[in-house]
Amino acid sequence: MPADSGPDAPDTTRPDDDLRADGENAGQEKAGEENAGRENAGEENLVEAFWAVARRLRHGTRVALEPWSISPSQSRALGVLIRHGEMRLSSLADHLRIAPRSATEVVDGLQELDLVERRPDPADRRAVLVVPTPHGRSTADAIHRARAAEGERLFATLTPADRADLSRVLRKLHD
Amino acid sequence: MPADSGPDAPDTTRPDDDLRADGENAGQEKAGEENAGRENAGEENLVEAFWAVARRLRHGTRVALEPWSISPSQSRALGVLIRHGEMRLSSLADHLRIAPRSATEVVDGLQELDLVERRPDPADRRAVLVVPTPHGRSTADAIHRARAAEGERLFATLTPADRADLSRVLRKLHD
DNA sequence: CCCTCATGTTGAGGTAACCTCAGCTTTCGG
DNA sequence: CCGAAAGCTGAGGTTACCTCAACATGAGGG
Repeated sequence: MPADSGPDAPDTTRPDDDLRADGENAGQEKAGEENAGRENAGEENLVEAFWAVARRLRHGTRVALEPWSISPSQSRALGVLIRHGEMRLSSLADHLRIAPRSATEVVDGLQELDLVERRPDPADRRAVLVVPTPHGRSTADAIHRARAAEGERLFATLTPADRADLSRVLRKLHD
Repeated sequence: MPADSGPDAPDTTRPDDDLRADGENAGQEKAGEENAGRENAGEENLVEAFWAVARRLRHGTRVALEPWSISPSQSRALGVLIRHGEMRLSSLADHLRIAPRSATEVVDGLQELDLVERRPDPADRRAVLVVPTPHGRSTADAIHRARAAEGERLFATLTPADRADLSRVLRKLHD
């Protein structure tokens, strides 16, 4: 199962993506199926155009991240840990929205890959802090770069004016 | 497990979504974590802004689709079947990129929900054609409308000029 | 006509990524 | 001092796939 980590990592579960229906996934079904038999219709078309671009970007990113062989949940966890520097296991579970029991095993896996280590929490000796290792950081960084490069490949096809427009509009939508 | 079907259905696997790392998923981790500790950096930021919008849209859509209780794989299958009208089981498996064995059971589930039916294939009596039922079609249509409405809610915050810009740029990216 | 392959089903067993529950030891804090 | 927290272990569960094998029926080509 190809892996990913760090912020904005794509879903790497299924070939051209994950568990969902058309559109928002990364081209789950065969290419060219989107909007088959459906006419453009104002707002709806804007939504579908957006997801079509999302699929392209996700697919490219997924391919680009295949060399890193950590599981999706491990890479999500690593991404959270990279951003926070260190984190208690219970907090990690909260951030990942999984049960603490599950987080124990995700961290076990990351530890086996030498991507994180468990350290005692000086503030509470019952607790452990999960900390990315240097290897974990460099792995996450490499993955992040690969994804950024992939995005650049797509957006580089735009003129500077178009990029500025897109950036402006995306910021409005995001805020 | 909330469900979805039809084109552009979002991933509905996990709360704020599916199996992957940050960014391209629908806000897996807690809100506000994106770009934590990361400065804006040209192209990279465009990619991240794009995924941030994608997460918002996905989250909203996922919530909107919760009333339909079919599984993600069922809704993906239904989406493919709606677009194609009818399809052999082996073709459906190809489109969904799952094994025929697995497609058998996805269709079993759809059949139990009265969303599709199996018909003999007149061209090959070994084969069966999977066909959406009227209920399946109306369900898929309702799901599609709900998602379109959700997209409209997000994009309606833009001025007409911004929408035109976004639409133009997205079309360039998509082609 | 015969043989090879295709079709979809059933059954069995497997993996991954989660889940809940219970029990345990150690630690914390009121 | 005591109830709760922290994380671990173990057990058992679900979902969404997977492979493999076997089977009956049907198709098609030599």
